[in-house]
Amino acid sequence: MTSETRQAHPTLLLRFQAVAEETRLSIVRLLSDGERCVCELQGELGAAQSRLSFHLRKLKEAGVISDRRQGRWIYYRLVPEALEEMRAVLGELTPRIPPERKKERVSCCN
Amino acid sequence: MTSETRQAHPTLLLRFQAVAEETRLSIVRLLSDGERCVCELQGELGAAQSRLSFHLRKLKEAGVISDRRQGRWIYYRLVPEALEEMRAVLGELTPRIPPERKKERVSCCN
DNA sequence: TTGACCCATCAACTTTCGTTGATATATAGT
DNA sequence: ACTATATATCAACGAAAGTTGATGGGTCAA
Repeated sequence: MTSETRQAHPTLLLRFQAVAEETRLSIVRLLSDGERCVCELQGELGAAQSRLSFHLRKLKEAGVISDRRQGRWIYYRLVPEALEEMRAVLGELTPRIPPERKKERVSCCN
Repeated sequence: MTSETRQAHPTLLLRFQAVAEETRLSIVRLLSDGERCVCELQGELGAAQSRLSFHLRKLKEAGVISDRRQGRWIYYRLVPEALEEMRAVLGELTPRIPPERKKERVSCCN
């Protein structure tokens, strides 16, 4: 059996959680047009370094961004596959036409 | 100017927040193959009625689901447009090719 | 109209999450 | 070796989010 209860692999939830926060969504937006180091983000977002570090970690743990070191800077960039995966899931979730329901019912469940 | 700082309209964040929770993601999954009343979800998720009501509210406030009453039951269903919107945004966010960066730098920001 | 059923709301509590300031680590230049 | 810069980590706090149990409001059938 390939799928039974359709349980989400746990990282998917992590990804949505990662993006579902204002600062982090802003970070993702900025990174969408190219990588940034932390201090650049600091300037562009007007956020404390410690705060950014916290959010970057969340995004990284969720696999939404990755980092590379270059000298004393660490550049963060988006991971396209992660975003694509989220899109794909949202696509599968989109209801397949039949949202209406039959009428006759006396009792519901228990 | 059509876009300057590219500020997300506030409901987008709400939508991501709505989906970024385990119970609610499960609800969305279930609703993806047809509407459900609360007591059905109760059975399928093994969650307390009060709890479901809470999460359904969040999803509804975010525009991810809608409800209709039929007798004593209230049926919840997905709102395809909302999911599509999230997909669209994720699509726009996907990096447009140039993730690499020049090297020469002495100081970063301040 | 009474009672059973389905659901929303509320208050109290617990847990999780984000922020802040301080400290630690790593790299580069002098 | 020392210093400055860039970033991560930690502890303490406050705020927000989720849970639970109780109550109340509709709806239907008898």
